[in-house]
Amino acid sequence: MTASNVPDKPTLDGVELKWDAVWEERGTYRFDRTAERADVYSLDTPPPTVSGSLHVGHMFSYTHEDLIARYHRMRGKSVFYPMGWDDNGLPTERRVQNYYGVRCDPAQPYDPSYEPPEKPGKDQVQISRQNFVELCHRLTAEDEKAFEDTFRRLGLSVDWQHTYATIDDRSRRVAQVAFLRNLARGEAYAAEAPTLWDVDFRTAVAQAELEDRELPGAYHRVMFEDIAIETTRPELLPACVALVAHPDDERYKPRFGTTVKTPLFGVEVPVKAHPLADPDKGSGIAMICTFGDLTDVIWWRELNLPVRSVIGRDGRILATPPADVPADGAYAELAGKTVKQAQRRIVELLIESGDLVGEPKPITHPVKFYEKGDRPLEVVTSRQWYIRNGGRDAELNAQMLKRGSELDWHPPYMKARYDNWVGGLNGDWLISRQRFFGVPFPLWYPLDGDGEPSYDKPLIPAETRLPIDPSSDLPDGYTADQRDQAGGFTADPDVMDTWATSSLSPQIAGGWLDDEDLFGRVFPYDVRPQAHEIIRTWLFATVVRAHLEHDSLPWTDTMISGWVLDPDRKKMSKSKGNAMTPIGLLEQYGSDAIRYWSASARVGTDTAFDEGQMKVGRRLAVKLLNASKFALGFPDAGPGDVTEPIDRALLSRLADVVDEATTAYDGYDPARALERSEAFFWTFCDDYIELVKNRAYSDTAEAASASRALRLALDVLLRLFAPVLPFATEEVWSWWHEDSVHRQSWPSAADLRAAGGRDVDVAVLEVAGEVLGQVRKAKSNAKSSMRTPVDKLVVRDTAERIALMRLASVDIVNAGVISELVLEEGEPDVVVTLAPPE
RNA sequence: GGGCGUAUAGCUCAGUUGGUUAGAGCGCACGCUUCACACGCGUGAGGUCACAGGUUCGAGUCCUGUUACGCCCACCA
Repeated sequence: MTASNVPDKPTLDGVELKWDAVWEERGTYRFDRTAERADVYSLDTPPPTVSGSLHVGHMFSYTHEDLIARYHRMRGKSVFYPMGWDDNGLPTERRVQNYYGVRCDPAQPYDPSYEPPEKPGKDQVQISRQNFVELCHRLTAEDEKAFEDTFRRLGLSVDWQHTYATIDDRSRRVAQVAFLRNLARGEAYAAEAPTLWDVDFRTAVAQAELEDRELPGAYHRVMFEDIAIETTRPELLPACVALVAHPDDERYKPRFGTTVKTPLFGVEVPVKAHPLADPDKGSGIAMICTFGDLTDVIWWRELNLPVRSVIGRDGRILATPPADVPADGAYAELAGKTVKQAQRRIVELLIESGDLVGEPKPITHPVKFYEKGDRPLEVVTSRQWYIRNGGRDAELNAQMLKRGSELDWHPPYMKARYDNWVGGLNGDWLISRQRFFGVPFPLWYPLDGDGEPSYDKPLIPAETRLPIDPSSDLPDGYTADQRDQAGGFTADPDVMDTWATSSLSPQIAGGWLDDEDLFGRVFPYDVRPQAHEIIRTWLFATVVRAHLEHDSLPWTDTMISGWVLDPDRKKMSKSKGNAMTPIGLLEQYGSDAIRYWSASARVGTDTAFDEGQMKVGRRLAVKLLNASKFALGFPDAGPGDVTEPIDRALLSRLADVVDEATTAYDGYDPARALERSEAFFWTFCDDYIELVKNRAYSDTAEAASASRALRLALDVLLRLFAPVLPFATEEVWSWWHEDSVHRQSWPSAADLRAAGGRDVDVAVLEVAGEVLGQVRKAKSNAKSSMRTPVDKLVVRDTAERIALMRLASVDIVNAGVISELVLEEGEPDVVVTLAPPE
């Protein structure tokens, strides 16, 4: 063990690229798949959405999971740490549209030689579905390369041999097999039902992807004969199917069971009672339309009302009115208009007819949006696929809540979000999307003699054929020329939503179906790390799929990261200039510094973006290099005992730190482990090293004790910091070892105690540090250099403390440059007599 | 409307089952070219622990209520 490789000027410059390459070459983070399940620690890594660039929040949360992975690796586990890319779905489609200036038109023929324009033109080029999908693959491949580079630079100890993408063959196969098994067991079903619909993306949207936005609107008071209703959506008047008031509302009680005629259209609609109607809202009686919002759906279902659809999937009023609405007159004025235009026009018509009372009253109200959408959602009736998730089934709902209770949540209070969500579900999980870049439903339907599909007799491929694309692959027993022909077959046109695939991330990454040996060694996983806003989506969906397929939780623990907030406490937005890009920060401060900032934040807690903390992390990493260089610069005493009380006190205290750090990591609290280690490290540098350095240089038996303690402490400190500062610790480790610090065992408190850190009053270190502080204070007050000699130092204190000081008197004299030291029992007092200036 | 979380120094945050005088870093002030580090070192100033009650010998810590902020959810006519 020599220190011959210690550089004269240690530096962090270039450590990221240097060590990433070495780790890759050595296979430092490779998963040992011969390890038994009990010796494996597996992480269900979140696959980041590949739709542009990583942001600071990614650096933050991925560092948290890496800390846990690195800790368990040092605890002797074979760590399964895969990486996935979530690249299917709408975000990718939108990015491809904007990046290349194209738009998917399934009616276009495939052009094998198609090349997108250099720069996106003013008008989007219509291209075939296959061309579009190829561009999606091309762009995501580039993005994924950039993501991997950034994550490597950040120092994630991912096994890069275990990667997946949610659109790749394996993911499509897993998603399709899992779906067909859900279908076979009755857990998946298709239904024609009112569904929230985004008119721009022209796809159905799931409950989990909704968000409310405050929008200006207006109450319009409209007369139905003598009954006044208030509505924010007068354009839905032709879709009205009933009026509803509360059963106890005396104003409307006499009218229940009667009918009234709608203004402008003259359609006779019933007046009904339902407890959901709020007597205090508007005029207390509501107009039910099919469909204005989800409340309308409830009323429509529970009161068995007919359907009168007027809004098409493009968000415009249908050309043809519902059967009993006259096509001429008012309806003709609305047909083809957007919702907004139709509202303007119908208000004019209502004013002309005298059915609008007074002026519309402006309000702002919450309106449901698709979280990635730009226009309010409409409700349209369509055929969609669902997976049962407990939204319509009390027993399954209870089972899902039980699963949530079986899971160990870090921090525990995050479980409330799960319970809240599961308890509030109001329907099954809608997984179909009317889009292109996703996992297709692996089904066809026979067409009858009239060319109508028989949805109740789907043509299902064998699992061994999967993955397939029903729009190009053929069902068994059919030929290509029978596609979309009467008597032939047709493909299910939809794709699965992204969550329907990413909810299978444990199965995809773990080799389910294709590598059951691997799967058995990693599943159920140890931990799901993720952010709190996707508990309702990704976490819950994953629990559902594992419950249905494996009758098991997908993992035993989940670690929930907080958000990165702007200094003004708002969630950090993605684009904040170059300084805030991940690569910019990694280059400016170094990866260890960014990791330090992330690691300082407690799990689950939102954290302010703070470059100050990054500077502190940088400083810590640099200090670690310099202190290590110094500690390794003393003569190596070789094996032997640590004998001096102050040296043994240091080891004893360090043993306590190791215990605390271990407990903290076991409880998913790396921030605490870091805080304790760091506090010890600064005392180690500022007090201990200062106290013992002269002795360590000397040619005595006491020198050997100091030298051994220094090296032992350094060895342990490097291991303690290895998860947080993988680059700086590896750099130092390499000065005196051939192998990697990241394959070392986690430090052992017992070893430190065995080496001398026991049966000693640790206060000796503290007391010596306090005396040294008094000397420094005197020199500082005299505005003198710390090297100024002290002619005489008199310390009076309790007998106990004086005895401890005596144990460290040689070091105190050396560190303080003291000529005469007097230690005596008495009233606590310190008198420092500095040598006169020369 | 329901739920969860947060509130401690100018800033970012610790404060483990209630226990002397509430801690750290940054920033600030004043010093120090000290032979590992100026990406450094030393010293110091700075707090009515959001507010109001309560339990207790004793409350930053436990209980009740209030306020502010953030997030999640809700049947939003």
